[in-house]
Amino acid sequence: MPRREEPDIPEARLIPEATVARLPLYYRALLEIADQSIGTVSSEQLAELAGVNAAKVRKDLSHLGSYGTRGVGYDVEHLVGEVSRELGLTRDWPVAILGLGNLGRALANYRGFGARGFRIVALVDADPDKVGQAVGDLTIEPVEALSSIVAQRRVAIGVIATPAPAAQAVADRLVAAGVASILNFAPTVVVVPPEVTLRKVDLATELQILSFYQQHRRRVPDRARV
Amino acid sequence: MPRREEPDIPEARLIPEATVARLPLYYRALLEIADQSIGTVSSEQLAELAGVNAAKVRKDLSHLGSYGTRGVGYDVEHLVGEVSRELGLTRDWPVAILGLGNLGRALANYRGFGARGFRIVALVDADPDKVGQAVGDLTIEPVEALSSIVAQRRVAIGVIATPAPAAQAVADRLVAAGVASILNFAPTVVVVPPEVTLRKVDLATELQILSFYQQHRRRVPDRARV
DNA sequence: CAGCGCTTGTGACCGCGTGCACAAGCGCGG
DNA sequence: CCGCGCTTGTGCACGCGGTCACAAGCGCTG
Repeated sequence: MPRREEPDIPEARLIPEATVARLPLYYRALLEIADQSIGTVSSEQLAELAGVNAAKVRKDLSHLGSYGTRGVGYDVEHLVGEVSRELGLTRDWPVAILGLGNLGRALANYRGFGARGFRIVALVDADPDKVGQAVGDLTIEPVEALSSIVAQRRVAIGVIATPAPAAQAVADRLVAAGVASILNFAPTVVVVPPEVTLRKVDLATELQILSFYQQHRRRVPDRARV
Repeated sequence: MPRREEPDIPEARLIPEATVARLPLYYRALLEIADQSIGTVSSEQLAELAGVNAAKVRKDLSHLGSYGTRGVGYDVEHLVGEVSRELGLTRDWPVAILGLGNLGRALANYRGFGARGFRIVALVDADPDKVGQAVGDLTIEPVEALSSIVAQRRVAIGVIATPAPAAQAVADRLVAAGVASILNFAPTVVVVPPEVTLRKVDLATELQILSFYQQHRRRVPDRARV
């Protein structure tokens, strides 16, 4: 096990991981508010829309800087700008989808996917029968071409939608090609070097967690349902 | 993160939320080990396969009871039994999928979905044009029939795969029908009463988090977001 | 221009989760 | 039957994140 690297460059503003995970919620809430031509928003209102509490909103936003006005609230337009800048949504992120089974195809066709900043630029599969097929505007390409695809199209994010047994090999190829951000849908543990950011979305895991709580649900007799 | 219910009745064995979230990982690892006819497994080996550290494995498993043997390890077969019992995987959980766009159809066809214990028993959509269509072995039914479907087929888990604007209404219908476990794929905040367990899987959010770290070029601990 | 109401920003506290390190305990070999 | 090596189970300390509550500060009004 490699020893953890020391943070030699102390970051001026480092934003807590928990806060980063909530920024997208605020972003979405802010877009809705902006659509309604509302000038300012309070932490209370934003909390309501994002499904968190107001103190958290204030503390989270304070990490980005002091963009609020006491007694008034936050300027919606300005805050949208700050949050989207912080999240990197002012740039364009080329995305590659790896594995085009049911899930991969659904992702490729998912409109909300490429909504803001994310653009699918490549579809890759190891199956020779799938290579050459068209999915939406793109054509499925062979996994052997991954390296040059990543380099030429500046792929920043790889989305793994392969069967579990293929996931680690695909991740290794992505890392070797220089992709530093990976979203894994395959139901298996994928190991990447520490400089690569890996997030996972796991259906089976989510269902099993639900199953746990469902089973352990306390049997409160006839509690009124809301 | 779902808020914990007030402990008015002190639960004998209450398992930390973080542990519950890791049990599926152990379960999957244990199944792989069991396939290789290995009798016992150490916390170290299990940790390797589950992508966590050994101390955590031991502490997590200790919450289920003392099923290990010092100097030896854990009996694989026995542990599989205990974990699957704890996760409620010895039962059958009827699942309904709400909304059959790209994602809903992919979920309906996803093999790994119904792998263990989870059985899709209903597909529901609000669009009259989709009602009656066949997807796999099932036929899409109207959302108006949801209540009776849930009652008759004992639906325990609802999977929301509708567009964002429809999600809250569908969730309300599910709750009203008595479904206490909901998995939300729609990119929006859904509010449910506290006795209902809600988990969410959000593509856009995940991508935006990746985008943040990509832009800030800083290594982030490979933490499981489960 | 002073006072008042409203909302932000943050200091302080607290509880959960994590990791370390070690004692407890099991089995095996001599 | 005793000692040794291996692995579990856990006490402890620490840090992150969440919540509360309040001081600071802005704008409006009289």
